[in-house]
Amino acid sequence: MINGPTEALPGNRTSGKKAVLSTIRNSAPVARIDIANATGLSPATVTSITADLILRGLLEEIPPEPAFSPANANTKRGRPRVNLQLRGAAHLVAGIKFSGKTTTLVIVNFVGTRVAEYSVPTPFDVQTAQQTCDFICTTLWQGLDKNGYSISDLSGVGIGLPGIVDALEGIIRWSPTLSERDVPLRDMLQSTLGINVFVENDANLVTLAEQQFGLGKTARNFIVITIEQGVGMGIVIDGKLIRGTNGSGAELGHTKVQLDGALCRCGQRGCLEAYVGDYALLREANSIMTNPKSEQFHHPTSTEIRMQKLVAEARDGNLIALSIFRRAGRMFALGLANVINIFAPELIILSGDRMQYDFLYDADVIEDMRNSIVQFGGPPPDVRVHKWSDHMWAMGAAAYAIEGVINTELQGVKKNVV
Amino acid sequence: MINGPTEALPGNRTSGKKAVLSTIRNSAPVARIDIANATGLSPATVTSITADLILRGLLEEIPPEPAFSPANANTKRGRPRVNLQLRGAAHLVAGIKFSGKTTTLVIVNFVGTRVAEYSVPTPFDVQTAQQTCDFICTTLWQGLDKNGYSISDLSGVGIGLPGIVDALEGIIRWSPTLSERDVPLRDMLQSTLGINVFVENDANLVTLAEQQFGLGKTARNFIVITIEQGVGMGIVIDGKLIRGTNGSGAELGHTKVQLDGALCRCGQRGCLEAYVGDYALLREANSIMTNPKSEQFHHPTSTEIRMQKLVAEARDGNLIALSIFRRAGRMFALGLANVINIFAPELIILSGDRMQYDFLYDADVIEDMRNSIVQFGGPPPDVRVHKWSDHMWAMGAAAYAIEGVINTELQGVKKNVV
DNA sequence: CTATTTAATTTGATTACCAAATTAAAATAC
DNA sequence: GTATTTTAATTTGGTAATCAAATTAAATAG
Repeated sequence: MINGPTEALPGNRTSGKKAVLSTIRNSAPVARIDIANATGLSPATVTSITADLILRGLLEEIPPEPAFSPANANTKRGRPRVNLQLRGAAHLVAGIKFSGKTTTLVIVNFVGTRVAEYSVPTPFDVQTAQQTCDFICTTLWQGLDKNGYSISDLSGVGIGLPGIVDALEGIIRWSPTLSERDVPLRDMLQSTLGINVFVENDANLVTLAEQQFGLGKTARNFIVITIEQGVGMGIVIDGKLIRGTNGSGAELGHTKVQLDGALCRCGQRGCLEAYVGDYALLREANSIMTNPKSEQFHHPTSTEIRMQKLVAEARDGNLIALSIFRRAGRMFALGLANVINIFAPELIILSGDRMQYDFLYDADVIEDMRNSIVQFGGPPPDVRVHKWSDHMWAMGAAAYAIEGVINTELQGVKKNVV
Repeated sequence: MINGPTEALPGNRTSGKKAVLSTIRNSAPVARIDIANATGLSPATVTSITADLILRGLLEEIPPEPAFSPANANTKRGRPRVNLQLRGAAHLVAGIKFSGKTTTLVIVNFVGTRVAEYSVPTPFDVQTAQQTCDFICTTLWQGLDKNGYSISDLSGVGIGLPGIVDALEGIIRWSPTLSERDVPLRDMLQSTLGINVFVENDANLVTLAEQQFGLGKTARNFIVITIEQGVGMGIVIDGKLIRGTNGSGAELGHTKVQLDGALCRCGQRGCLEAYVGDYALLREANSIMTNPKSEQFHHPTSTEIRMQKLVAEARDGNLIALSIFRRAGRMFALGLANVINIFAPELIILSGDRMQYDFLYDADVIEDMRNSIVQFGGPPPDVRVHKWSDHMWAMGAAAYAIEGVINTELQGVKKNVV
């Protein structure tokens, strides 16, 4: 069993295959000649590499369209190009999004088409490593069973969870859902499940999902902002996901937007999260709104319900509620602008599914952000909002698993024993 | 003439040589066996690659120490390793730091040893592209002449200047010293000088200098902060210098540390530079210090002299001056913490030579920074202060030129014409 | 002096890759 | 309808990069 996606050493002579597969993954369906142009390989080499990959069942040709079909209406003369794509049936992988609230599972084929999904509430907010491992395994087995699959059908499992994850080592350094630190979750799961496991930070997986399936398909430099409980971020530079020294980093939620500012859950002051997180908004609402309705923002009503009420207040024109959201939006714009000033990405993807965060994706906020970035270096980044559900986080985990399976597959090309 | 350092395409079969040279550059002197371990290449391959590079004059073996010398006192049994290093005499390159105030030139050999230097005041703050080109060429010719060299001795010139530089295309998108935009400075210089030219943003070159010659030699993830007129930054992730979409980015000086904060030269509000730049400090001093001495902070005294006086006031215990510096320090710590929260580098290098910025490198400031970064992800980054002069910026430019010359050299291995 | 240990090299493949020539499959010209 | 042109893909023949295994080199330990 080979460990996770790794770097390409100059020694391993698979860079050509990797480049070809990567091109096909990014822009399938694609013809050999385009692969040659995109990778810089010669057509001859592309022919030989693709022939090998087809033989091994990873790729397939797309049968040519019948004449006069819309697809080749604007046809040119010359031998028609034959498009290639990944062979969906080549591998089946699972992607799991684990959080303290819900655990979501998807099963996808090799091209990333979802063939099954399954979702269960997570029993506890915080668990031990062993409990977490057991729960993930049980969920996977149940999900497979309900959809008529078994673990032996899978070539890999990708798992995303919040916190600081050392993806290369497969160790969860810290997670809000774990009562322990430095948990070797990958190896624990791998030995229980008996197949390849890949773990990553959940925000990084959303980023991977955007890169593989979403708005990031065409961009080489982009960042993804996720808003759930906290504010997460994933960074892609030159087509590669950036990780900090310990797999940590990208803690946008705890960048400071105000000196000696609002108190954050992390104990520090002025964190972005302390201005845009729902607890921060409710805190403000509690402390200031003095009309009879204010009690509804207090415990023990659930955070979600109270947030919905606050949003409703703002929609009804309550000036205080509006002011609360407005400040949060301005702070968000400031935090975002800082990232842009540091990276100059071509694209920002604001990703999330909870409607109560719409105020952060408001045109005013985007405008604020645009007015806070350095102007000289070319056009400002494109800002796109992409709303989606937990399933897409799990899809990112699946994409990560596919990447891992491909690497395993390519590294597995050992020459025959003499 | 081949254009600047470029990416390694999978197609060009020089990755092994590049890896070997890179290892030697990072950790010379180094034995073949260590190169093999570091690169993942087999010892056989390292032997053959190094033999070729030695033949071509790029490398040389270090003659073994005589017995009982301190160097091999703790010797082990077995065949002794033979250390390798770059051959200094292989190439001579120039590095130039150009700014609106001073232009500094160094000439270094292939291992980065400085063999000559030359420095002249830049005649105008802002110039046209042609004037800039002419001035740089003249400076280079003069500098070479004074030290007994001629342009034909050089294999390349690296040039660093402030602003937004598209290093790949060799175009200065914008610079405070240029009256025009999108200046193709590399090609202009190249056709005038007749040798390979490489241009880059000056902060990126300091970063390169740290990586090649300085504190960054051992780190794979680090950032370099430079304080001159503005606040600059260079980012190295996984051993590679990060550039934004247009070669821009890393504008730490214009990240926002305060919503609707102090007015910055760039026209926006709350930029870090508007709190730590000398004009910002003097502005505060002017507006608030009402004692008779205050006039000395006004024009037309030069910025530098006025800054020195303000620093002296603080040293004498003037509470207002102290307060001005203290706030600047806190803001600096905040901006720095934000970068760390996003990148999680293992090392921060604070680089600069002007003593009046000592207050930013104060222990209090570092402490503030440490208290503003996310705690879970492992140890906080090491913070090192590295003071040096303009020469070292120029050394960075030279290091960049060496890199470019190496790439040219390796790409130039064309097979014989049939 | 012999055995051991480590570094480096040599030998003999194998593989990845490319340039150039060739074949394939279409549209267009006549 | 046949020849020509055009573009894609493949085949051919060869080169350069790389490796595994065996060998040689140069030291120390006993």
